[in-house]
Amino acid sequence: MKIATWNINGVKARIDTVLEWLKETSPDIACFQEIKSVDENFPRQPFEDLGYNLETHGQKGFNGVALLSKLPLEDVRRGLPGDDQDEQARYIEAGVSIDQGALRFGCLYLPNGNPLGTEKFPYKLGWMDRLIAHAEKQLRDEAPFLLLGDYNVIQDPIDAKNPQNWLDDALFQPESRQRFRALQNLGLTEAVRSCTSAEEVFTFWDYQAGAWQKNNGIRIDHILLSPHATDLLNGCGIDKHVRGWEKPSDHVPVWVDLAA
DNA sequence: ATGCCTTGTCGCACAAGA
Repeated sequence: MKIATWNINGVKARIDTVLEWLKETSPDIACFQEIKSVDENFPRQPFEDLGYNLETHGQKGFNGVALLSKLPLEDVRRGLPGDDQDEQARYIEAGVSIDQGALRFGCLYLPNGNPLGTEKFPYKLGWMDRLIAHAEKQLRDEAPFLLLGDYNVIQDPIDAKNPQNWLDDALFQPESRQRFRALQNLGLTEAVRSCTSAEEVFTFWDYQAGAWQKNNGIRIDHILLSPHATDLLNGCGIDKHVRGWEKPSDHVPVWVDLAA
């Protein structure tokens, strides 16, 4: 079973690219971020025509997340628990039934947090604290659970082509990195780094200044697996070639293959 | 030092992204 995550940067602008990728890779489950659409305007039909069940959690203009699954989506939950005042659509979670029982997964678009010195950075850190609390709760189920998405965190210098360029950026602050580490220290496995120790493994290249051509990328899209999900892990990958297509997102898909 | 592009909204430029 293949489960993927991709920040598509706008479903309306990316529809052809996304459909081409779905036809090429045919994931069983796909988590999309930055759909930038309200639920009622999401172009459902082309995805359903490919055999996907679809659940969205959108908002006007920005953010927004979506889940696609060939199996029926069960117990859908919208929004990250822990702050009733949070209006931003950045989290959706659901489950599917597999032979081993239930498999649950959360699709997240973690706040960017820039620029430092504004309310955006503490919002990011607070959101991460809520994510840690929610993951801790989910892990008590002792079942396969995955957290996939755009974490907007550069964990280590190896995860950036030019780490010194990110020292004043919210993505590479000690407070952001510490919380991403704390999340993993709950017992979650970070899929890609467990599959490879290679350098220059990136998931995002800025549209500006020829970042793609120079391979000036960063790795900020991650898949975390609970112990029971890690036991099923067969492999993982990054669909880097998609960044070279026409009308690309600035992010590329990341995926895991599970023995389920 | 800043913008470099791209998106969506809504305007006939702007905010936001990372």
